[in-house]
Amino acid sequence: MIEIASVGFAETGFAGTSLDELARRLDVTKQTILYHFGSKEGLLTAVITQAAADLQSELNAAVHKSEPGWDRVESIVRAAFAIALRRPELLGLLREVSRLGPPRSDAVTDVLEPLVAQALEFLERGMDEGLFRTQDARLVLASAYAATTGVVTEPDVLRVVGLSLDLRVAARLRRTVLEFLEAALLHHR
Amino acid sequence: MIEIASVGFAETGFAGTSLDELARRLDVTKQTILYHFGSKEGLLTAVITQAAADLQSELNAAVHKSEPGWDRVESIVRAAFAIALRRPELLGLLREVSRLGPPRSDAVTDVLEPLVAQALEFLERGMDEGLFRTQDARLVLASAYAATTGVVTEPDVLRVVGLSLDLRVAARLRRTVLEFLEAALLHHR
DNA sequence: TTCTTCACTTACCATTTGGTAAGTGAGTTC
DNA sequence: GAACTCACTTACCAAATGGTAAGTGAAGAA
Repeated sequence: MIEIASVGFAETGFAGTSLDELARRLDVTKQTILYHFGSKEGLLTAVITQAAADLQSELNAAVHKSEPGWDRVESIVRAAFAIALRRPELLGLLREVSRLGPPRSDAVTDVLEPLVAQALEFLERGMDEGLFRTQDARLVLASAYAATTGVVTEPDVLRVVGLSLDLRVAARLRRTVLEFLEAALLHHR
Repeated sequence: MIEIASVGFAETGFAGTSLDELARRLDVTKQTILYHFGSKEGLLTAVITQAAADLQSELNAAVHKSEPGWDRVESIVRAAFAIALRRPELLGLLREVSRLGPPRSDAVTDVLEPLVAQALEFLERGMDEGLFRTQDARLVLASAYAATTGVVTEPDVLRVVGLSLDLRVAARLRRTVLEFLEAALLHHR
């Protein structure tokens, strides 16, 4: 139920997805949905909470099965691409939630915040140790995040350059993004 | 009129913006809107057409006042950030249109396509001449596009890393993105 | 057996939605 | 000055929307 709603909200947006339509797709009455979630807003909350939890577990897994350092960056980017292929609606929803803004996006930002903090620490330590070029870590992170999620959530972008997201393209794209990141972090020449 | 509608569609999405609300904001009756555009769909078409034209003129200006080569890349990225600051709704709309997909997004992709073709040519020439690292130009372009627009259209991304898009942040962000691009294109070390 | 809870449905309902029909008044053309 | 166009309004309307109220049948507890 939440899953179908997630797909709906991700694809057509919160406002663009009616309870009637959702009910039809679930083959239950609209009132069944309202029984479980109280209101459309309640359904949205449930959907966001679930998405945040899923995102957290996926990303945490990526963090924990990797070693601190560059390996972890690779692991997280790999996880992002894996999600894009396996559960594209999760990233679509992320984008929709981002547009809805706080307080609706709070559950998601709460999940992302510790990861961001960790990433900033990693970047700053790398810079201190002379491994990475010294620059504002927050700006680097924002760019990296945008590059990864953008390429993965906007099929239109890929279509314009004549690609579509399948397994092979994803693998090559992941490599490109990682090389991008590496090049940007390391010292020039 | 189109401008207000653009802002509405960009901020709350096409489905999330009612004609009644728009009419209220414009201080006319809803039927005035329908008189001019025939239907809500007609209004959307007009909005997208206008946005595509604006985008085209902004980007064309960036292309023409720059010299071929790296200077042109800088000029286009600069233009993207200028748009983000001066007319954020244009980029928000771009994202919404991208979600609506074809045929609604056709007007926009038509504008982007020649620019993409030009960019691909530039990248491939650079690779042939040994200036840039050899890689799939389409993948590079997709990543570059995603990094630029993502950082600029998703205020949430910035908020999570503790920033918000103002003039100073934009300038620094632009520098970071450009350094990103440069580093990714040039040979390692 | 009776009582209660649970998951769900049927029957409504007020409001909002995009849209049509029929004007109205200010210019403009002939 | 009559006919017409233009930009816009008033008066509606059917469908869709999110939501409430009042059941109903099945399963478990007393």
